[in-house]
Amino acid sequence: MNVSPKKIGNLRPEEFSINHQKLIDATIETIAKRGLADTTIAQVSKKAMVSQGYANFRFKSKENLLLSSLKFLSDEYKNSWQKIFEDSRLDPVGRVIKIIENDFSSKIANRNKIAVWVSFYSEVKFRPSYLTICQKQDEIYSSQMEKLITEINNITNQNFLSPKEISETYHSMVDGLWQRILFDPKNYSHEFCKALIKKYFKNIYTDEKRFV
Amino acid sequence: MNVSPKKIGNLRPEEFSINHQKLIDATIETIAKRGLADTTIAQVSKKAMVSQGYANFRFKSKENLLLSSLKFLSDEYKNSWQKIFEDSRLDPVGRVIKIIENDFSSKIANRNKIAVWVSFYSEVKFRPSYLTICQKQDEIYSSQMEKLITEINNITNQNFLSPKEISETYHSMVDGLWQRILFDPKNYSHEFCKALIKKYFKNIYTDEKRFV
DNA sequence: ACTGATATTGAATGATTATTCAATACAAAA
DNA sequence: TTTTGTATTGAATAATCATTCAATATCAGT
Repeated sequence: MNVSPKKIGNLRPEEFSINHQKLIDATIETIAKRGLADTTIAQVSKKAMVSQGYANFRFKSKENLLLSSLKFLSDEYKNSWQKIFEDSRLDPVGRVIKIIENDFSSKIANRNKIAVWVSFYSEVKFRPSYLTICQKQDEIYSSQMEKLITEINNITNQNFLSPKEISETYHSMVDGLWQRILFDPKNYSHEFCKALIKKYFKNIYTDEKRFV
Repeated sequence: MNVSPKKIGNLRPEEFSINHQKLIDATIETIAKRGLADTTIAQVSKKAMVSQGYANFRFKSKENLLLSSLKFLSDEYKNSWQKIFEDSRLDPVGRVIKIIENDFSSKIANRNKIAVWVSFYSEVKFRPSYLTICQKQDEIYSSQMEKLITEINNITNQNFLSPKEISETYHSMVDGLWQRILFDPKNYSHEFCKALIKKYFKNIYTDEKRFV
């Protein structure tokens, strides 16, 4: 057998995770390029430059590799909005603006990553796992957002729309716009999406000048 | 060979289309239940109660069967909103209300059909043919909607939000809410979704009492 | 009843792909 | 140097599926 393994040798946890992360990155890229259905271990491991057998050995199964990739994205997303909620220098309106900008930043709302999200949304098979991995964080995000809107409502005396209504509207718009970024990136630029959402807020909080 | 074919015999176009439609219905059900990736000709034809070979013979290929199913949904959707735009008894606001009710009717926004839409959305990037089927109708729907909003803006003197902004916000909310119906049907009932969107319009058109 | 045309079957084929595993390489310890 | 444990390979296996096609059924017209 013509075996020429990687020259990394006896790995410690840290180096070990290089291959781990390389495989996850390759998985995300492959899902984005070919779709969840046409993502094969062969393609992923080729892109990650490890052998096919290794990918399976590391992640135990293809399913587990896919779910690990979802988990990676979910954590990355959580970290990005958590930072904003924890940033004590921001006032409520400043926080909302940062949230909007984060949800349409090129790190978060790029087509590769959206493609992965939507792939998991759409595959019934993964729905239970999706809920396990993401539901908790989704709930925290929503409830933090609602609290934030409550503060702004109190400051501004806007009370026709409840915090829950505004928050639900926001989240559904984000989901809808992410989907549109996928198949019509020309018309749905990050700038367009951010402007649309800010206009929504500007209309609600007419006295607040920062929703440019 | 133990052959026991259907007793329908020498079919005329009308009867012929029974099997055709049975296969399409079975495809939609199967996609909703098992996902696009795990939808096999074997399962679909079993559910439609025809042989595996027949499904392929009728539709030439699996891909074509999938496309036909998408086309069916797309046409059904178009017919439902087209009727509303053509109904001369409705005034602009009445029309918008009907549009909202249609978008969250149990015929249109049921979980089977949403599952199919989302499945195709997620693959649109790799299969331009999916886009071809829906894009044209989406554009017509959007432009009709924009015209409608223009009329209402004129009647009401609401001019802070442009027709395009309102229309885009509406469509992205619908997409987002459909997605949520899939995952969390308990919290995202048709009534909840309709109420949320009507509240959005009520907030814009404060004098209009019909957005209950 | 026979013939031709169309409808329908179901088993066989071939391609794709996840998963397994015995073989090999490497690094550090002894 | 030898040993030992871990990392990694790549070929073999087995399962799943779309697609094909020869065989069979049914019916309309003669």
